[in-house]
Amino acid sequence: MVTQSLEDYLEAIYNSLNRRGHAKTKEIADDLGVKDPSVTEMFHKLRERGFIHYREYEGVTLTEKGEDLAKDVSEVHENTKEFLKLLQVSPEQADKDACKVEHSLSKESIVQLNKFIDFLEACPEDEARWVRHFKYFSEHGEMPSECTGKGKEQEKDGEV
Amino acid sequence: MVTQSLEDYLEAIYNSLNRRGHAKTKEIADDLGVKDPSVTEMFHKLRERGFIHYREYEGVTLTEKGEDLAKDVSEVHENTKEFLKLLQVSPEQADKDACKVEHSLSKESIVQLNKFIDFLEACPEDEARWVRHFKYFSEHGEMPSECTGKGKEQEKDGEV
DNA sequence: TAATTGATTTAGGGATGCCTAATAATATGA
DNA sequence: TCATATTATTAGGCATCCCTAAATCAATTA
Repeated sequence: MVTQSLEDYLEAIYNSLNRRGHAKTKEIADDLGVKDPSVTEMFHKLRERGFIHYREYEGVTLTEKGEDLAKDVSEVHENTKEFLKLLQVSPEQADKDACKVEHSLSKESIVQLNKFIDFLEACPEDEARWVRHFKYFSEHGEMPSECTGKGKEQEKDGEV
Repeated sequence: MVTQSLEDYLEAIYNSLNRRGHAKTKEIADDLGVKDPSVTEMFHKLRERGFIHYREYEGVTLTEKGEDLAKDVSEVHENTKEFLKLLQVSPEQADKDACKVEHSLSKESIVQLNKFIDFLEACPEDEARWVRHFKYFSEHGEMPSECTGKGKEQEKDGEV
């Protein structure tokens, strides 16, 4: 069984390899907010299960199997974060929440989430104006007049 | 610390009380897919921490504190489910995923999620047509012609 | 090269949350 | 009411994942 913790470690290793070119015990410990021995322990577990290459005192790299899983988790993380930012959640909090949510979604939800992100990118500007309207709604507690139709029409679009 | 498991039990108790008028060990065990002794054990823990009233062999009810928390969790569950259904995730899967996601969101994200649900309800029909468009995009892999503008205009709205 | 420093690992434990098997309480029906 | 079936609890264990303290390895520099 692939636990949430296991995924967290793989993702941290993946990110460390990309950012720093290596993944050492202490680095991963700091990144995940755990103590060094917890990382060593997990390195053994990950090696046993074929997710990483690990030789004591030399840091780790991902196997193909490990990298595949890490990429999947990382992609869900990024999409979830995008999604939360769309909901006007602050980038910092969106990132934190994405860390947890990324382990909770089924394949089906992940696929739909991906589609949604694609949809937004494919969306022409005028189609996606609801995003801007939601931002207004989120900040003011009511729909922008532009949207309800019953407001003064001259308010236009400029900085709604 | 309020663990995910603790929240799951509280929510299950809350739902059982609403649906059946009571919450017995076996019922909760079946609802959560765990064995009876796990429930008894958690009942003790929940009682210790002041979330439930529990007398051996007589089932449980929620304290005010327990009910407050259960309601919060339940609300996040419902909103998350709505949200996933909007993404065209099947109702069954949306419900399952909501069970896990409900424990992962920060206060900030929960607030924004609530706003988003409210926003959709406040949205006039023509404003919310992006929902329909996303459904089309999700099923066909491309934007509806109605939306890109460059399609045949006569295709209208009927069953896009 | 020897001593020091920092990183890593090993050893030993604790909390959580699950399990099975055995025991005890309660409810049901003959 | 008494035997039986159902439900609940207790006892004892296991896996996961975290911790501190102590030991070991590696790198640096005096």
